[in-house]
Amino acid sequence: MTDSAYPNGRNGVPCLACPLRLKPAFKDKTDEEIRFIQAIKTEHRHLPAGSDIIHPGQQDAELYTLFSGWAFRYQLLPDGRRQILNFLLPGDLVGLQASLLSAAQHGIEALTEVELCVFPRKRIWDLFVHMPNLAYEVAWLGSREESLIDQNLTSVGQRNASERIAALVISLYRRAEALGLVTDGGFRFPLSQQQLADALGLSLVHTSKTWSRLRKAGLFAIAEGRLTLLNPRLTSRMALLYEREVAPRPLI
Amino acid sequence: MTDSAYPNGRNGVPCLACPLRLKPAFKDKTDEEIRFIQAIKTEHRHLPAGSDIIHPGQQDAELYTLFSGWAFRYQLLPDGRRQILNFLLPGDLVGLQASLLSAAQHGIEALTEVELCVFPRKRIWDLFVHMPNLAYEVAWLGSREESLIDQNLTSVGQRNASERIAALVISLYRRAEALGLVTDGGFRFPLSQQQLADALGLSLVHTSKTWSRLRKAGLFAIAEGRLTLLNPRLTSRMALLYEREVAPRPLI
DNA sequence: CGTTTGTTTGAGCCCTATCAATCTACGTGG
DNA sequence: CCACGTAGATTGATAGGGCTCAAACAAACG
Repeated sequence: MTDSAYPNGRNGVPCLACPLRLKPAFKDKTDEEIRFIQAIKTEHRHLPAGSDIIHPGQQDAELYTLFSGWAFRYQLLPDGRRQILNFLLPGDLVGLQASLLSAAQHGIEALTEVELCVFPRKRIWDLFVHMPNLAYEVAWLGSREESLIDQNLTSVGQRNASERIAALVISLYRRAEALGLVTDGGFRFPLSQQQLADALGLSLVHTSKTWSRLRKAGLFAIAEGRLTLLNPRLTSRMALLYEREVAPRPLI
Repeated sequence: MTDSAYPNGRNGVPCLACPLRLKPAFKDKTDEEIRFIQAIKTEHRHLPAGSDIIHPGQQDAELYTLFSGWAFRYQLLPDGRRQILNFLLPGDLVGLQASLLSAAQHGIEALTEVELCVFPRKRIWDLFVHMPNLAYEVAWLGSREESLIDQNLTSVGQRNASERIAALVISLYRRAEALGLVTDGGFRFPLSQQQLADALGLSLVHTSKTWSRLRKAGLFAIAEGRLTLLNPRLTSRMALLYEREVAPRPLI
């Protein structure tokens, strides 16, 4: 909980120098806000791929910011079926719902190696008391996550297999793009087909077949763990997307 | 925006005497909090069933509290398919996501005749500045809604038709129960089968067949627009629910 | 009463699930 | 260096849950 500025170390990058905030997707912060964030940040945590960040039913989970890497939220049924609810990319809040509701209705797992900025649950309250603008952004981020889940629910409920895959690819592409993670029309794509299937609400086999059909149709390509969007127009059309402008995104 | 206490009239019930707050599901408020809410409430609005409360793409929507009646949030695909994202019951916030994100990614429609308490969008900010406890509850309610959508997404992605219906019935039953709307094991159930189908991600025909099969199996009964849960145990088992305690619910 | 809106039921087909086997990549140990 | 084991991806065959088409039925309404 030290406030000192340090190049790195236990607490990683100082918030004042946080590279995430420089990305186009992120809203400017005042020095006061950044210092407050720095003050309540207790740790900069590294976890390997596959780690449980929050396990289902966990009480009083901490709040995190995803500094680097990918994660996903999921829910399990008693018989083992799993639904992946949404994917978390750098800059996303991790565990807000679990923090506010005090008992997590879901789990969160690291999809790749991740770095997390750790904020104790109790401090969220301080933030609401002392930093209303930051509190407002927390609420904003919560609503934005809900909006993403809305879209996934619409996908799973109304779109067929091809349309679901196209919609997911477009959605992830746009998010990666907003974070400056897209180079040469492609970005790191660390999902296994089982994870894809669980996110799409499809079986593994059908996911594999549809996935490869869309690749052969030239919509996108996979190589070396990267996805390259070869035909954005066609992919977007197949996804049956409404082209609605998304609000500009402030982020902690 | 008057602060006066009145028995009813243009602004309906004064917040100090709001009957909703007396229900077991609602958290106590201080007089100061209630007066603040009263002060920013601009209208008590009545709308008939089927009204658009927020239309898809709407800018700068107002924020509402659902005082009475049911509503639902939905998303449309360009070809007309509709996904109902969640149902809104008395006491729920209406349009938080639309207010925070400034452009609604969804629509909200009155399912029955409704009464809404109207709060102007700009005042939400005042609430964050002056009433951190209320702001925290707004965020809490946002997370609670997200949790409901998570469960719907899991349902639509992983459960078959019977399981989905059972899960929806149980979920609505519990929410109605927490609001004291259940009498004689039943509650008002104003959904058409088309709305059910759009919420479940099933076709109208298949919804009708499965719905009547579960009724004939004795899980629940429909009469005079009311649903009576005849066999909660069996319904709950069919829904493949995890029995996890839900957090106590504060509400504005 | 005719009309409209919503519900029910039957028939046939297709999309997706399931089962099963093969293939590939990759890491480990002999 | 190569045999082997494991995890993930791919492909074929078959079955079933859910969709679509279509028509009958019921209830609400002017």
